[in-house]
Amino acid sequence: MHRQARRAQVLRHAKRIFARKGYHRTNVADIIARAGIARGTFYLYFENKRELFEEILQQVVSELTARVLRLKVGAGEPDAVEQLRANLLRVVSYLLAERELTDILLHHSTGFDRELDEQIQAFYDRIAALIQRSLDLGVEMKLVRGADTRIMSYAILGGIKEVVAMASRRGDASVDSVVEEILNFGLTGVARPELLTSPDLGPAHNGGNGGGAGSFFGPLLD
Amino acid sequence: MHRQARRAQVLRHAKRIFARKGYHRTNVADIIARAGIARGTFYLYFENKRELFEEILQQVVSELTARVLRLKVGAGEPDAVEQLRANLLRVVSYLLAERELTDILLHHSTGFDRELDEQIQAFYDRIAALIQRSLDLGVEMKLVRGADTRIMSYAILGGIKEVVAMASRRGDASVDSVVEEILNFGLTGVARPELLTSPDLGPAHNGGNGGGAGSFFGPLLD
Amino acid sequence: MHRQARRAQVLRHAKRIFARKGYHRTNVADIIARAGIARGTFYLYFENKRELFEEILQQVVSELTARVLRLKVGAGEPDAVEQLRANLLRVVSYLLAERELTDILLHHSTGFDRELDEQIQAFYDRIAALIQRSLDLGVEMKLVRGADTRIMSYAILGGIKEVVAMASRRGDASVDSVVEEILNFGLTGVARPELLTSPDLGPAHNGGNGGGAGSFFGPLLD
Amino acid sequence: MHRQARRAQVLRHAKRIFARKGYHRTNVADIIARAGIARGTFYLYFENKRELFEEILQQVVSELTARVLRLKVGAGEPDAVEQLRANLLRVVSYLLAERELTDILLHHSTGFDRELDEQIQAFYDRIAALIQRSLDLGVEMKLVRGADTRIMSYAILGGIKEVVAMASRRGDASVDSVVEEILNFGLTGVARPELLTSPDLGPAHNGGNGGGAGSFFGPLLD
DNA sequence: GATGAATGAGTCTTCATTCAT
DNA sequence: GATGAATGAAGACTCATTCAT
Repeated sequence: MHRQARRAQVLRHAKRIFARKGYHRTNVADIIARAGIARGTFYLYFENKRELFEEILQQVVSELTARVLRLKVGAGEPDAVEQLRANLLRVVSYLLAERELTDILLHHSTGFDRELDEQIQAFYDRIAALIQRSLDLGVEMKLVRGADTRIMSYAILGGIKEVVAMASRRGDASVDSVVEEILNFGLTGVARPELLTSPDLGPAHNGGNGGGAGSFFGPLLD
Repeated sequence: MHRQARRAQVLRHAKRIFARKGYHRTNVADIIARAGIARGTFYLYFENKRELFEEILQQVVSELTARVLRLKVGAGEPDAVEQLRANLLRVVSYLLAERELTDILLHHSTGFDRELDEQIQAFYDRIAALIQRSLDLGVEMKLVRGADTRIMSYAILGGIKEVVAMASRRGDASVDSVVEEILNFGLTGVARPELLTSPDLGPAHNGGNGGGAGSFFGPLLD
Repeated sequence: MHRQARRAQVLRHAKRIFARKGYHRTNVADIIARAGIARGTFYLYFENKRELFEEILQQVVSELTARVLRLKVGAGEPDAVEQLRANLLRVVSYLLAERELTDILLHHSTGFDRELDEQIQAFYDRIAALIQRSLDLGVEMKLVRGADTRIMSYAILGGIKEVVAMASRRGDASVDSVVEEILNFGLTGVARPELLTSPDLGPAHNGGNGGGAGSFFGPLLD
Repeated sequence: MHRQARRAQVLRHAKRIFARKGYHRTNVADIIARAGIARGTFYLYFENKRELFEEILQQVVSELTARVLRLKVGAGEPDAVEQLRANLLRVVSYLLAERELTDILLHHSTGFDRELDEQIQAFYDRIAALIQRSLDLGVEMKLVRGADTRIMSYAILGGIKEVVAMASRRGDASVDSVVEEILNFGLTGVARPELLTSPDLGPAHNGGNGGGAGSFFGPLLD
């Protein structure tokens, strides 16, 4: 078997096991048993267990990075929201399709190795930075309200991670609905939009029975 | 030294180490060295390493659970948003104050033990359920737009986790600003509120230059 | 509580546990828990676990030694068999009454400590020597056939041990029947006595149907 | 080295050490040091220390079981005593040749593990049952006196064990003499055969000078 | 290339014993 | 005398990695 084919074979089996049992509970013995190769053979193709894991992780990271495109502004470019939606769609559909990889990335991804941990963190930071850029752009375009876009971007990232993790865990939830909900939520939050700009509702009406829409959201919008 | 004092001492040191190195890279030797006790002493107070870790985790989980109160609706109750803010404030200030515990909960919290993993997941699910209840309540009160509140609740939870993790990592960011940003983001999303209800902007204007506010958010609000 | 009373209390509980679990599986923790004393108190009364065990063992050994009397020959002395029977009766009734001690002596009595093992062996050797003396006496008196009385004595000792062990294990079997069987067996073996001296049966008739009594036992009695 | 060879090598060394020091005082370190292998290698061939010991024990048990044949009755079959003698010869010569194994079986064989203890007891019970069958057969054939053959069989078993143990310990004593003595003793006991059937001696003469043959054995033969 | 036997550092855990209070 | 917290040596077992065949 040729080098790449062999590597692929081992990677394929390893993914499953890592996803199921996590990094530490997975032994080389598990992997070679599944892959049907000898102990020594494993080390012919991978420096060590950690490198194998890293490679799997790298794969997801690359895939995902490739699926997140910078928003383009300008005549002839699609609607910004469309671009966002397309990004999300690509990312979420990959994540939900490659359940095993997703699980590895979302759950078993910390505490092995300082270096590896940092790589994963760096990946997320990169994603957050992309999101932040989009937000900053939106602010410039007066589409996005002024706010701490760094915090916002992590909130968005975290929301995506958690929703995808949940969807992956439960197995239900279509990619489309997940994407739409994330998008809606990210853009508009939970409030009914009508309530957000009513001229007659504001901080002034704050007290009272606590049920007025204005007193609910008003103060948040400075 | 008396039982409770000794336990506390060991717990205190263990927290630090677990937070710094994670569960697997921390060994009993590390803990006893830090705590300045003998090997046997450790096992006098804790069944084993796992049990110690579990206890630390349980502590955070209890603390947090106690800090999240159900929203109360009715005359004489504070504004719902105020209640949300208070919850967030209690949670976030605890998390940012107890940095070590936070790190343990947010990062090193998976892949030890199926049982332990499940406990943590159950905790998050409980929190998500609380959030969802509040959202459902909001929907009923016509304050929250109709949507899949389960997904929403996980998005909110994820947002909080990620922002707190980031804030904890970076060390900057005041509790107040973190809370306000999360609250704003959760309630209103990223969009400028004015854009959300303009009567003359809607799905119809979807195509085109991709820059119009309506074409940006309109389609999301069906 | 006075020294001797305390010792006795601990010894009493320890016996039970040693009998049930053997020396190695019994911990000091078990003993003090049962005896209701503190860890340190244990070491106030016994040098260590081994010494405690040794003391228990010594107790049995002394009791048994006292119950085995030398056969006395001479006018006015009871029948030799009666003396044997009386010895056996005293020994066996003690062993079956003190089931726990018996179990310790018979089962858990080797492999701790070279020294302890040797003490036990020495005890058995002493018993065997006593038996051998009786046999030698019997030979002198022409009551016992000439043979290797050392081997004989160990055979008898072993027989007693095994039968008592079995009786102790099963719980049935009266002391009397055990004693009678041992005695009968020791003195006469298994053969029907008539067969042993019939003049017309002997080695000569050896071949044939393999069932003749002479051909069965004859050759043994040269 | 190939699997079977390595196992055999480890078993060989382990036997010696177990025999010398007993189960508990023998540790894995001893065994691997003797066998000249690394710690991990040990666990490549044996699940754990207990399993290794069990295997050694099993080996003796199997060997011995194979050496004890059921007595066959019928025309053309060898004399029953000859068959007994052959059984004993096979068993005793194995036990005295494999001194180490014998020591393990006879001395260090209790108190590890309830399960292991029970296996050993079961083995002895099996042997006792075999002996009892032979005795019952003898009774039927009117060669063996009526008696409690279960007790008898344990007495015989115990006799063999103790004599072999002694012979193994002392190192003197030929297999042949051991076998003959056991056989003689088992069949005829210690009494001079002439004394057993003299018509003029019986219970009636019980008292007296304690030296008369009849008063010695008579009462035993009811 | 492939194999799988061998390695040994690393960890956890137990438990008899000591000693300050 | 009594206590029980503290000790640490001892021992079992794991598993990633190496290397001779």
